Amino acid sequence: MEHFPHTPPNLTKNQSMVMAALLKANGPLSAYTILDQLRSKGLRAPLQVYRALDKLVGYGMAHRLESMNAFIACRHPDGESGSMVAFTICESCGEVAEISNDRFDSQLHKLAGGAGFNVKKSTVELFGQCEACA
Amino acid sequence: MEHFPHTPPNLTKNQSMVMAALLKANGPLSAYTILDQLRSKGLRAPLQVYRALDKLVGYGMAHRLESMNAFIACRHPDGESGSMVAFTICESCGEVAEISNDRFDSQLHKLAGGAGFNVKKSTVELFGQCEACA
DNA sequence: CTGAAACTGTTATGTTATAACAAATAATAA
DNA sequence: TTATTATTTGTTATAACATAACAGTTTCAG
Ligand SMILES: [Zn+2]
Ligand SMILES: [Zn+2]
Ligand SMILES: [Zn+2]
Ligand SMILES: [Zn+2]
Repeated sequence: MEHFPHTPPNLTKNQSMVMAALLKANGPLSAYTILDQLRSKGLRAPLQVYRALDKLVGYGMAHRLESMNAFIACRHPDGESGSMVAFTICESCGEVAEISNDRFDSQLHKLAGGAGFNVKKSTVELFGQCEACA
Repeated sequence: MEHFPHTPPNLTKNQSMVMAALLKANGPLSAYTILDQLRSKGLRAPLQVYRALDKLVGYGMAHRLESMNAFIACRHPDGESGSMVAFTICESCGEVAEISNDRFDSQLHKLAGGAGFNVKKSTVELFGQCEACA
């Protein structure tokens, strides 16, 4: 399961459908919302969506927002350069944006390292007001 | 709903029982695990636990771990000084630790601010290896 | 072709969280 | 005190999110 900037994988039928739904949405979708949108295209069961989502997340083409139980297409042009990504979630308009920043990545490692912890993966979700809503 | 270092609230019966369960656990518990532990003490329904947890989290006495759908007692001596807290979650032994750091707090604000976002609340959960397991 | 690996479809079930309503309790103020 | 208000509680039912288990199909390297 490589990262797609290096080897954009050939998606299977279900994976393509789910990815298309995420890209069209332009915002986070729950697995069940995706399922409802794809019933007309033949999907019938949650597992069909969850399995596709697992792969897409593994490829780095989509992200899971833990605090929302939802998924969003990766908007970073070539996937993430580092491994750490943060999301901003506007509490007014619901807009979700993705931030990837090498300096922040190292700050995060340093923070954890100071506590003797070796970070492999992170979930950073920030709530507040986006520029338009502030 | 003030923060408890300033005004330690008098907890209600259910809130006290749930808080006691969290403190005893010394690690994250799901709402349903708490419920099972407190059935012998008279609790019967998930809502009784969720309602207590909502209050405890509001008071700053407990935290919700979004990535685990679980709750943990706040171990910070007097609650958090700043508003931002990070958790480290060891993928080997399951240990969860709480980090509160003013510098990181400001770095997080700066990161978001650079994208025109005004952060009010954050979820930071870091996965990897704790010192003992590394 | 053939076998291994990945993907798919399906049913059933497990887990997490909230809606809606009624009753009891506690805090406040006249 | 007593009426008023707000909070907490109890209960049933249901919604929302996620995975187990099994069988069948497709893909593709050797
Ligand atoms: Zn991304
Ligand atoms: Zn907004
Ligand atoms: Zn804390
Ligand atoms: Zn460990």
